Amino acid sequence: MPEPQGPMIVGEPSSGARADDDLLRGLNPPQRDAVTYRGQALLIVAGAGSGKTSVLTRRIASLLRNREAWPSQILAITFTNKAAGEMRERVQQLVGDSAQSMWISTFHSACVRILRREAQQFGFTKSFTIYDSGDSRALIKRLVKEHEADAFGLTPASVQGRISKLKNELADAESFARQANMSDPAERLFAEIFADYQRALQKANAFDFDDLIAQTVYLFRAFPHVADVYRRRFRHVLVDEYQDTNHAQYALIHELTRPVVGDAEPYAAGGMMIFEASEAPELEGASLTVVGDSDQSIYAFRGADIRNITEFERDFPGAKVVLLEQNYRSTQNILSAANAVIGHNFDRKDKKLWTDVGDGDPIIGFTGYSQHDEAQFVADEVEALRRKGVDYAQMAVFYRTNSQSRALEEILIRSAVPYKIMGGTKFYDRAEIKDALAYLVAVTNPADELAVRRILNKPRRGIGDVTETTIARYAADEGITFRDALANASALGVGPKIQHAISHLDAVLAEATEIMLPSSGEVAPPAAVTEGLTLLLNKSGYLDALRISKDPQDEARVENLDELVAVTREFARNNPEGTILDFLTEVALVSDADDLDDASGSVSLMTMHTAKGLEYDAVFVTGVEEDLIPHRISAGEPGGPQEERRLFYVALTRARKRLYLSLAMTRAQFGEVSVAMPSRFLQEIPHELIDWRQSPGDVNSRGGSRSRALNARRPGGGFGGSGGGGAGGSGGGRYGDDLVPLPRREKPVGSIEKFANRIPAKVRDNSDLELAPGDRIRHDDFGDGRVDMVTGEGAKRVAHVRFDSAGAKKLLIKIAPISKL
DNA sequence: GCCTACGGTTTTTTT
DNA sequence: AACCGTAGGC
Repeated sequence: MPEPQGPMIVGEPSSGARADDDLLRGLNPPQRDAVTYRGQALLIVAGAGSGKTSVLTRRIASLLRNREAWPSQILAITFTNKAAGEMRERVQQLVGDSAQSMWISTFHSACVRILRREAQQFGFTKSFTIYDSGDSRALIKRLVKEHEADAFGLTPASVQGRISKLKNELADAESFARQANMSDPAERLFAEIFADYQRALQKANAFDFDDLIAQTVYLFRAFPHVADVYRRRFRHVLVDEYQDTNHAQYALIHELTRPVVGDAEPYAAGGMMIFEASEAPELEGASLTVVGDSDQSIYAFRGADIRNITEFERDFPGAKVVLLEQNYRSTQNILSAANAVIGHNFDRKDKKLWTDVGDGDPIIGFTGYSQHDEAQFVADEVEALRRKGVDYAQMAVFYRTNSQSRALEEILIRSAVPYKIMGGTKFYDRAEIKDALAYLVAVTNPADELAVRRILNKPRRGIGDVTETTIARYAADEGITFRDALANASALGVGPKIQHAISHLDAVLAEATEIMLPSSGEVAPPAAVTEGLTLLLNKSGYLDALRISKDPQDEARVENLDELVAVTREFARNNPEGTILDFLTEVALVSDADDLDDASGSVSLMTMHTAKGLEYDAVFVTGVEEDLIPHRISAGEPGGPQEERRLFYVALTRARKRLYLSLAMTRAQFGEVSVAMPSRFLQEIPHELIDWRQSPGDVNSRGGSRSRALNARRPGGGFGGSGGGGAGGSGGGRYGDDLVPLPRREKPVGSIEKFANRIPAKVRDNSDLELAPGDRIRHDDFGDGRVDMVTGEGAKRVAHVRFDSAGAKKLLIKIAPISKL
């Protein structure tokens, strides 16, 4: 990491309270301020790459070293588990093992921890399930159907989105119903579904992602004595990526940093708590440190409120603000491009990143004819960098939408480039994994009807819709849970075969329960999760069904389940005290993107959103096209284009040394090929910063129908590795009307640079340049040469030039970087 | 109840 | 191109 790193102090701060001098070493003045300031509220405005993690970890270390805080009094919140893990590790390097007792976690994990402890205060049990968005969608889908709401234009997706938004604003079904226009049937229906959804969650003893935050806030507000426990405990609250907090998260922070007013009698049953204004607080609020950068706010779509950071000073009067503008990550070229792009957002505090490491390499641009062509460019450059000694792990490829990864993967596989997709289709999203987890949930949280229904007929047991409904009705009539109804199969009035199937499932679940949650009350051994899961998968017949199946994919499913079993073993090893609940919590909240370490040796592929907070020596930003970045859907939304620009800015600023921007002229979407336009953001970058290997102009000027020439040379399955080859080698001349041909991309043998063709996109305009055969010209890259002839008309005039050293080339006069001598 | 075929729909980003 | 839901045959 290029961040300033003082000498590491490893191990215990053995010699008692120590000055924090060593923590400040290598920091610039504002960074020092940020570490040493002591007060109620501190806002660190940290531009990309300005060393904020260093500052945050040293600030924590300094609090501990100076004995201003115990580890247990510190709560540090990040957005991803990965960021949390990284922070913990770095704090540990500074202060040693005492880092273990700090809460360094995401909003969601911290809330789960609190909720598991306090759930019984308000009608949940500690075994509650966490519904991911797929689970909640399944539930909402059922409700939408029940209410026949699709007739009013309510789709599961729109309902889910709205509910999520409302929860992020701390609105519940009741408060929504109060202010909604109930004369509109669609609104009324939505309000009913919202209320039903919430009831269903409560009944299932489950929280969705948004509830984890919102319900914690409710808990604190409804039970001040509970909140006080945490207020007393956490004396220093630090929040990273503050610009991406939503209202609920903001409220949570507020609740946590409130002064402790007094020893209100606990469990004041129904009584009002009255706090007299004159009464001095028993304990002042915890100190709050937030770190953020409004230019990197990219989560407005899920409720992040940029005002949380822009109005921090108003929210916390007397707050100190520290500005970090010096960048320790990227070269000046990269920063200049990023500054130029973000500068197009009006309505922002001007802030310019700078560095003293020098300009560095130019940004490389490339326009492919198709997404595969573009991908091939990426693969070739990756290999070229590798040969120059750059590790695969130090390269990353970004894209706007997950669907773009397909073409990249195809080509990378073909080119034998090792890669890893970060946070793509998640392991835990696979159907068989979700089934297995549903089995576990059915055991730990029998109230979770959704989970029990999910496994009811997996594997096939002959239990269909009709039987499922019968069970549900029986449960409702008897006033028991769906799960308990399974124990009375004989009372359901179904056929003997089905009866037997249900009883068998019930028995298997009961047996697993005995293993993982022994009725004797003793604590289950660490291996219980593994043992229980294995039992469930085997005795339920789930694995057998997959093994017998003829579907070739089912083999892979068995392997995935084996891996899940391995995960439980690993979990038991790492968490000797870990229970089945801890395991389920972890898999619900930990995403694949979090395990960064085993990306070693591979190129990382990820969306631009996932890229936030990461950095790489070389970064490829792909699909820099209109309708992709900025994405078409965001164009119409207020603030959409600006958020997209910030997203692009985030992508650019991930690069340390080399930045590649690429796009494709055509892109297959919906199975159809459509023509793509260069992104407007491309033109916001000063053109002298980009060195185009192949510019949009090059590709455009060939006239529509020839663009498959390149692909035609690349047969689908079978070019051997024999590389190089083919037509590409010797430049100019042989390509009919084609302009400077693309170099062969499969296995570049020689220097790619010799094919370089710098034509800035849409910036240069040589329309007025008159050239005639015999004229001497100078080209930015190819040097001097003589014009052989000029063909074409108007904007499409092409000069055929014989360069003194670079050979024959065809150049589109309008945009070629040439001048007459 | 299960399987297959067909047609409509789809792709924004994530804890 | 891939996924989902429905319809119709078994």
